[in-house]
Amino acid sequence: MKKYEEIYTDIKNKIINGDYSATAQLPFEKDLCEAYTTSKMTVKRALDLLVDEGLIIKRRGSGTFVKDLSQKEINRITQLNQLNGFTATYDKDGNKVTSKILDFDVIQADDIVMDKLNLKPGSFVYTIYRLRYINDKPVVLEKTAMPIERVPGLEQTHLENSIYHYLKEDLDLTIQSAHRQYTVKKADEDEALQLDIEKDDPVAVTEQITYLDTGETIEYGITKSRADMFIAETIVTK
Amino acid sequence: MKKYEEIYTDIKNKIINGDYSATAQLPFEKDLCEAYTTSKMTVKRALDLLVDEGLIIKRRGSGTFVKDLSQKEINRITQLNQLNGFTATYDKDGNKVTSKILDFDVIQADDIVMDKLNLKPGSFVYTIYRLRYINDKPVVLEKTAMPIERVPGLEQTHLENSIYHYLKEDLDLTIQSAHRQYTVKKADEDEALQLDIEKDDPVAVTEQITYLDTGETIEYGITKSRADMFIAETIVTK
DNA sequence: GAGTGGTCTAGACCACTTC
DNA sequence: AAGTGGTCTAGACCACTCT
Repeated sequence: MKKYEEIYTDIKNKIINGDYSATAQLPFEKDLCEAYTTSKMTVKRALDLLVDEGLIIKRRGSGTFVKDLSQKEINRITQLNQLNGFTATYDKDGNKVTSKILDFDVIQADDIVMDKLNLKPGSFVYTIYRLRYINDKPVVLEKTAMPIERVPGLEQTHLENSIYHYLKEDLDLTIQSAHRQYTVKKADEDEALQLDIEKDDPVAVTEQITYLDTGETIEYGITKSRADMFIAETIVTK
Repeated sequence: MKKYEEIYTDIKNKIINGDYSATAQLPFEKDLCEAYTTSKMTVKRALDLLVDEGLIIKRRGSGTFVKDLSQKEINRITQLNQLNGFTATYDKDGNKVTSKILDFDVIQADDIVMDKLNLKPGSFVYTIYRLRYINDKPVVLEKTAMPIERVPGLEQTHLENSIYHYLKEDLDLTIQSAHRQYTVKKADEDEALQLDIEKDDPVAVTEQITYLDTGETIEYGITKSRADMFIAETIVTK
């Protein structure tokens, strides 16, 4: 493990365990350099990770402090795992994650998809329409478009499980980032039927563009989530 | 301006202007060091900002590339301004931002507020219940709790405008970060009445804990937004 | 004035990709 | 083998806070 990761992990654990408690002052960077026998830039980097993660704050001239976090908030932060597909997100706690494929086609990208995925006119995309279940309960209705030339050999069996798994393990593609927008709307008749809710019940709409570590777009997706199963979290730092 | 900020801004502008277009390769770090007559760490820092912002990706052994972003996506990203209060967020484009104060009290924090703000039992908090308008249209219903000892002298007049402005200009307090959760629900009767929608219409619920640059909590808020006026955005990087 | 974190350097060495 | 970005150093100097 890299040195700055070791320092980051060590201090993070001390915060979680309460060795550094809420509002406590951390040792000065100078002293951390000695303690970990390392240079200032490396300590700074480790601390900056903790700032981004929302656990500590730094004040020039004063020092570095643990934020005034409740135990619940600490737990929430340390369990935030980002940038996972649906399966990886919900598969953890022994949940049963399944899918029903409602549609699977190859079509020419329409204007919206072309724009979102930055494709050339006439480009073909897979369109995948799936209903995702957690423990046999329908939770998310998902419409996804993927450029066919970037996802060769995609088949029905991959859709029944995790597409992300196929991208990673079989095609050796790496997801680098996702740009997401959340909005809210009333369920239309189809959405209500699929998600087993009433028409006009609230649904959360997540629109997502996903990028590979090559910079290429790989996926444009719109998901409709049952209100009672939706939550999104974010930490915003100045 | 700091050197890494200059480099960051310069390259960002070149991406926005199309001098570096989608999927284009940026000059190597080595060359950027020469071009800006600076050291590697400084160039790296500037580029890492652009990675976090979602504009570029870097691959060791290969180089640095502009993401395959549509023009719309570039615009969206470059206009993302985070960590603002309601007023600053909507005041920009010449919108008229106003508030109706529905309730303003000082009470002992209940268990939830005590926990969220990490307060001691018996602590007193302001509770502020406001309806926020944009161009005279009710948009957000907001319930906020703030510890009284951290916000001395808060008065009704401050609530009618921007509390954040009072914190910053009068109390010289600086917001450092906010931890947010988004969920979705049906409007109850009161929410429907206030937001001028129907009962059971969808509303977006934003729960937020706000921290000062001292690490102290300053605000716990729950806002209910009209579905047609709600949008949240985030960029997730590996 | 003393001490904090922030910026920046010039260079060494490492991990990875590409040829 | 050559070239990329990643990590790390030892130290200089700066900006800010507190006394």
